[in-house]
Amino acid sequence: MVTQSEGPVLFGSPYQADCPARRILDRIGDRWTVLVVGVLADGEARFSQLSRRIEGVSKKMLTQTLRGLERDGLVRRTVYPEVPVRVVYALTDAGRTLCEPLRALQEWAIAHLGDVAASQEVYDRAN
Amino acid sequence: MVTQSEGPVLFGSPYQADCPARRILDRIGDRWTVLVVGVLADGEARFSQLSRRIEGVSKKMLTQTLRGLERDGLVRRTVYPEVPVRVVYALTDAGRTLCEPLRALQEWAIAHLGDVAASQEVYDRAN
DNA sequence: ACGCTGGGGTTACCGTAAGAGACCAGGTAT
DNA sequence: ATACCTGGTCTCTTACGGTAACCCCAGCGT
Repeated sequence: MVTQSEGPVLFGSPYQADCPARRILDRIGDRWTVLVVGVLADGEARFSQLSRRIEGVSKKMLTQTLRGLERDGLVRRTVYPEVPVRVVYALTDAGRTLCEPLRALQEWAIAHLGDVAASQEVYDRAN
Repeated sequence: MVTQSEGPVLFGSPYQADCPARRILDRIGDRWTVLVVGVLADGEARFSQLSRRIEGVSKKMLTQTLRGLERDGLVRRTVYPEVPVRVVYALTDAGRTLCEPLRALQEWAIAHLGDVAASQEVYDRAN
């Protein structure tokens, strides 16, 4: 193990600052993106439904996150010009491919919740 | 009308604001954490090596990220009190379990780079 | 004895980005 | 007339990320 010279960049190369992969990681690593995609993985949803299901997200951040995902081609935004306007968000095919990795992350988080919390407590007591 | 009020929460429940899973997602979803774990997946590394391999990270953020990971029990910090002090960081067993999900994310990012960039261009032209 | 270098940080400051919350458009039910 | 609905936008404040300067400890050149 331990080949620790400035050696081979392991997977891809998001380690160069200018690498586009870096930007994508920034986007999908974003706090709300994970949750929005998680909800939409379950099926399309309206703005207000997303708002309710993702506790604590502000309208501003939700809008911003959705715009970003739309721009990236991961989410499709459909406006139904009805009585009170209805806007539906859904994952695109590309967006659906993102579900698996994100779900893996979420499952990891849930599985390791206890360990992490325990470790934090120990760490904090030791200051 | 779709009564999808507080319906079934799909996987786990990071959708409640107070859920600890949310905090973990925040941590691992952080920009630098992904990259640090990526580097350490390759084997242990010293502070300065991390600094060099992760282009653009400031000392402050690197320290902060490493402290967080250590607190979470994902990274082990070893100090060798030598002439110029040497500090080595390595993933713990728990940390190693995080590699897989993160690598999946990185691979997704690399695989979809082109599509995303193309979509952004289209989106931006349409304003 | 004095300053310089190098590793691994910490601290002070500052600008941007996130969050809270008021306000808006446009139509309809009261 | 006006209150209400959805899906936002605008404004203000606060928190967080980034920059750069400084710290400690030892050795080394001068």
